[in-house]
Amino acid sequence: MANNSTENRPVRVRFAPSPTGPLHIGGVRTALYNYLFARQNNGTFIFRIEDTDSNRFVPGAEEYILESFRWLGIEFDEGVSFGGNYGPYRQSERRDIYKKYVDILLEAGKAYIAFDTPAELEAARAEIPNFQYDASTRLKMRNSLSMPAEEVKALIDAGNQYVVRFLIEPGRDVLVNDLIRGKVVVNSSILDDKVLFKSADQLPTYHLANIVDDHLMEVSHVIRGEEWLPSAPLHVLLYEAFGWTDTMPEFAHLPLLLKPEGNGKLSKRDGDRLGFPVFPLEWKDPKSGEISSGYREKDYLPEAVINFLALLGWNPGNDQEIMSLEEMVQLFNLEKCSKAGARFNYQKLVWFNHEYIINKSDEEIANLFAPVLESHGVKESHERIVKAVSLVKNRVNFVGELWNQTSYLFQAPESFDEKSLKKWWKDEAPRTTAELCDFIESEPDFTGAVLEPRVMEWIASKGYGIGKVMNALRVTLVGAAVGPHIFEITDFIGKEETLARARKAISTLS
RNA sequence: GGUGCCUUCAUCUAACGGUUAGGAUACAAGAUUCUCAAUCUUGGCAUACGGGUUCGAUUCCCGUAGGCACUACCA
Repeated sequence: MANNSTENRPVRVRFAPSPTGPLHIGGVRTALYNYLFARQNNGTFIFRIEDTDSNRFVPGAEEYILESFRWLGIEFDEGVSFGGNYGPYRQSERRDIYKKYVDILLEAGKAYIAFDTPAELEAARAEIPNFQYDASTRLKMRNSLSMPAEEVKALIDAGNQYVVRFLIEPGRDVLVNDLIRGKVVVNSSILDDKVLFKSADQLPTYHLANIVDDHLMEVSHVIRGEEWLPSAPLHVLLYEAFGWTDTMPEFAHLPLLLKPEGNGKLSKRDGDRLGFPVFPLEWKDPKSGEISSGYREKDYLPEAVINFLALLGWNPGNDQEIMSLEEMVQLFNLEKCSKAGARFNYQKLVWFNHEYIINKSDEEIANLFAPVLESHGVKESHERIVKAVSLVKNRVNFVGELWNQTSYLFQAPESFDEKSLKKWWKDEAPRTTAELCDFIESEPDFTGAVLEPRVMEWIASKGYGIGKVMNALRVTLVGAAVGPHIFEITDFIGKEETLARARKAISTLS
């Protein structure tokens, strides 16, 4: 590590969303990496709410975010709804704290008061080509640097709104030491005098609140999305201005999640356009009523989502892909994070889901499947469901698909697939199936293992084709030429049902 | 436009100066089977381009091109 003073500090990391809507899947990955890093280092994972923009507050968003992490199995140690000794953890409840630090900067001459209205700023931007509020322009604007102190005081006393801006000295190379990208140097001249505080709502902006909170909460590592890299030099300068350089956190800027196709980062709209969710849980916008789909409701397993996400921008350095959260905690390494953005290819997520279904026990899958069966009006014993799951589990990508694969095990087919009929229910099929039924009825032992060789013998003795006979029977039992081994099916539904279905089909289909 | 970051198969990625450039997904073919899947085997597919440095560059440096992000009294 480059910064000696932070080397032996307890690891404290945070995930700090603003409650402006549902939790984006990219945010989930950022949180996941923070979580893995915290656990690996016996650190603390903090949940902070950054609600300094009162205009963008969306009711229900905070609870949605919490619920998402509960579903995903990512646990926090400290923060909003978890408690801790560094609270409050909701920024809107920390007004007084920020005010105090803004005043410190003001008194030290490292920040100043500005009265320019949004409209005036807009005008300036329209007028001057590359307008930026900085050393080159600030003296031409209306602020405490360009105006006499009495006038400033008079304006404030008269109730004029103002903002506090950070005074950036130009011409300095600012170093950001990024754990993933290495040293990034930016000249302070290209930075603008960022607004730190708004008098209107007495709240800070992100930058000030973020630095003050990270410092006060003793955050050791800031692991966040790449979109923050351009403002990282500003943050470094803020730590300097406060004299907190010694305890400044380490930075790691993660690559972004990109659209599966085309250009740009993954956005809310892409999901439902391309047929996959971009949110962990379904979300209904309280204002518009618009519904965005979620992974939970779309039948994805949280473990699969986590596993897939973990590998988007990180890899353990070997060929292992299927990993539990515990294994990821062991293997995670910020230095093995990639720098380039990762396309969000949900095809692979489907594969992960398939793998997780296969790797889970039949019992576990049966428990997940039971409610689906119930919704179709099927009441079965746990043992029967487990057995049904074991027959078809490895052929589905989603638990919900089990219904299509097993419905015929629980109820006789109501219709018959045209293609299957055309291929297998022709010529001699009705007659040979009837003969087969008679033969099966006469057999003393219906158990698949016993019955199968007997049936094979019978088919051979008759000189029939195995494929023709077996598939004709399959169609009568299943309704289509699909499904597991036929004697597994007959075993499951029993002798009586087998014969009833076959004979009914013979009469209705001829 | 300005600034920063980035660039290996279609996609996620491995190879931290020396490999026939590896794995996975997807795709294709074959095997298996009473069917459909699953599974197994096989196959095609990449170092953006141009210069250096070096005995040797995917790897280091420079340039070009392209991509992405930021550029709010949003986070």
